[in-house]
Amino acid sequence: MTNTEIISSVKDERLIEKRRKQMIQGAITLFKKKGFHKTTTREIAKESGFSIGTLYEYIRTKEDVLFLVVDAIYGEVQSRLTTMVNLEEPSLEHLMTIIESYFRVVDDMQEEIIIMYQEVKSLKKPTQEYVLQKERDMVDMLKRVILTCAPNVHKEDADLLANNIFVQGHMWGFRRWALQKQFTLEDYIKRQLTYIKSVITHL
Amino acid sequence: MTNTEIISSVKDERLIEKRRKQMIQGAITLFKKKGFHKTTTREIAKESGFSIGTLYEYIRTKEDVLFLVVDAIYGEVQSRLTTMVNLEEPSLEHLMTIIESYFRVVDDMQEEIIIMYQEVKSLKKPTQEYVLQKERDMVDMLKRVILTCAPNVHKEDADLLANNIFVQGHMWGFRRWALQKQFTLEDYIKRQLTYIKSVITHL
Amino acid sequence: MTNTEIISSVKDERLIEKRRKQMIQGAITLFKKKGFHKTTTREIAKESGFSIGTLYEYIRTKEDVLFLVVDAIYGEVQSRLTTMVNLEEPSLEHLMTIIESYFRVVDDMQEEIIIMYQEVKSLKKPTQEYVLQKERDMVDMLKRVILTCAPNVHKEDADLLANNIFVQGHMWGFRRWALQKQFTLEDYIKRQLTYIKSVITHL
Amino acid sequence: MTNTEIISSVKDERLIEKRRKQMIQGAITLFKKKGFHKTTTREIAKESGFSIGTLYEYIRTKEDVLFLVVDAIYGEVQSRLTTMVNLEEPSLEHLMTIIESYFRVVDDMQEEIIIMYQEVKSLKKPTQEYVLQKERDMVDMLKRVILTCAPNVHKEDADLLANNIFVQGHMWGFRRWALQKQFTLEDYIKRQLTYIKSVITHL
DNA sequence: GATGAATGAGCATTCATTCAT
DNA sequence: GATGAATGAATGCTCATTCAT
Repeated sequence: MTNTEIISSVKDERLIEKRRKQMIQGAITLFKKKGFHKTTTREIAKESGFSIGTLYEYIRTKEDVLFLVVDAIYGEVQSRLTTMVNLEEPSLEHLMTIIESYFRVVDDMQEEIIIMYQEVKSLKKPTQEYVLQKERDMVDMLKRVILTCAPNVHKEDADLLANNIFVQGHMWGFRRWALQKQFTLEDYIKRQLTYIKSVITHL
Repeated sequence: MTNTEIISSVKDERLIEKRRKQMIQGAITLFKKKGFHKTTTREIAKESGFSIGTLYEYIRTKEDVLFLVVDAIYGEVQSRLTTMVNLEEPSLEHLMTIIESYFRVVDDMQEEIIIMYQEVKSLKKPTQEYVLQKERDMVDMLKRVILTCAPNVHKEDADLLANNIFVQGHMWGFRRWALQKQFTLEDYIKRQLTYIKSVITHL
Repeated sequence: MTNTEIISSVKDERLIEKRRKQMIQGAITLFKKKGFHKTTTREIAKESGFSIGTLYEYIRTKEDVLFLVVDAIYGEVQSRLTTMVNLEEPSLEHLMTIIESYFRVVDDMQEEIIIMYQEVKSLKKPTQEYVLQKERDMVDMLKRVILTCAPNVHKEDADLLANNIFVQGHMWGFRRWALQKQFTLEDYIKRQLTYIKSVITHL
Repeated sequence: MTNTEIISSVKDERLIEKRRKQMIQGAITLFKKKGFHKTTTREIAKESGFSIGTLYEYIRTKEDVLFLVVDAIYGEVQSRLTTMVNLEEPSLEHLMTIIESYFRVVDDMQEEIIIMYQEVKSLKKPTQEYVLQKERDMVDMLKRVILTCAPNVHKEDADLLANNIFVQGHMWGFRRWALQKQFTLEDYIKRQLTYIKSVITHL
């Protein structure tokens, strides 16, 4: 399953990409405000700048839009994450830098990530599977970085810590009403990094 | 806002409570399977064991059901959490015991908690506020326990750690497809407790 | 497959029957004018005297309406046909009387029969099968009457003649623009009976 | 109304004819399978081997396609019928031969004829009129052959018999699920001819 | 002449909510 | 208090037709 498995009746690949970008943009805007279910296809079309008929030239069902959105969001997170993970010299400091970058990325994409938490289960099983695989990939990436930078950490711990870090990133977003009143992003990052470093050091 | 603010046209308080219990039970069953939006009021009525007309004698709108459910779930978590937090002798060990109990509670209520993550934003603002307050209370409770059992911890750290623990509990549920394949609940708890203890000890 | 296999969400059997009668009546009126495809469900609801929502309390899909209509029409033809076929004294004359009655029945239901010719293939295969079976039953009935009243006729001829008669009845309706300008019903019947008698006599 | 009254924005007559042939061919294929209403213009274009835009260069509305198809079908039947009706020596035998040929033609065009039965009423009134006229012409042709070959037959009987024969031909197609299981074409023709001859002889 | 992307009116169907019994 | 039939606004989706390239 990939982006291109969503069937479009339009042939011009370039145009498909362009229109879908508009669509994803428009849909994200709306999903942030009202969620997937309360957003109508007409609203998506309008927000995307074209008619309902045109919308359906590029997708088959409303769920396709959700998939496109979810795919785009994780694609973005993943690509940003990937670029920062080319380890020059593995070291605890380097690990900390990467985690920090990760926290900054998810801060930047807070609302998109909240969409993921709320809407993924609205996708059909196979599509959900595809999305979860993407998550797994990201956590795996973190895990590998941990193992490389802190070779003393056991595999299982690396795994669980990667999950913890992954979720602590999201948490900054989905608990922002609690956290962002008390902490600045800098502060949040500093403290979480301290805890993580402490854990890893004393394992 | 409280449970009793949902207006019912029925007078008999005892009956209201009975019917609502049925309703909440039925709704939770359905929400677990299909989510709030894909569950119809008819289905809720049927699952609850009465007619659609009767359902509407005890609520005003479909959203009321969601509120009742959400309220019941957090009420349950909170009450279970509260009973275990009567500190006899504050100590790090005692803290660990409490956190462990918390993890067991949320393990027990995994699916209910997933409902919370997915559906809370479907509530209207004031209702959301009410729910978030309940969350705040719970995190506060954890925070106070931390401060009592580990007096050396700074307030801010206690706060953030309480949030971390709170979410790590939920995470066991909402990332179960990733975690529960690799870890048993025992294992999960043991490791997370180790990390937490390590952090607190070295702060 | 029978009338009762169309699922209704209403429980009161008496009411179902009443509403469906209204519905069939309304639908037939519209199908005569515009055919099945050009008739909207809203029009059917309106013509039947209730709202679109109510319509859907008594059927599942638009095709159900068509089935109900088709079933009702053939049910009517068949029942009228059946009542006239209790052979007292088998004789050629008696056969002629029965055929005459048949011609009068289909004259009376011309437009309904035209609906059958045009819309049956819009039904799904199993439903079509059910309808064709009803046709087979009717032709069989005619065949048996022929064999009883004209024992010298071979089975195969009885079969084909029954089909001929069956279709000649319909033809009076679906070719009315050609036939009914030139012949009165009396005349039409008289001539066709003459031909049939002639054929049977000389077989 | 004739074929050429369907307005095309293309000038080249040769091209128009070529494209329309493709179109009719494609449309018939589809109408056989799904009927007129369930066939989309896009499908017709595709099946015809050109784009939807091109389709609309050669017709004005979807109904035009139906007209073209209906016109082509009756044109074909009529032309085939006409070629076989140049009476050398009028005789009852000759009449039988012609009727036999007619039965063979309609056997060959069964499915096309079924389209006629089902879709003609979807045409607008004037177009229907045009089609019915073609039918009238064909029946008239049969009538004239009858009168020529069997001069003793009264006009009215010739008329009705022509109608009977005309419909008995179609019936072989539209009741094929009943007839073609029991009779071969040869058998069907033989028996029907026997009946007809019998009727004509004893009138 | 050919193409196919764009359009939006139109349709079947659903479902929260009401209210007479 | 309980029931369930009735309602109709709302929604996802289709498809004939147009028109710029």
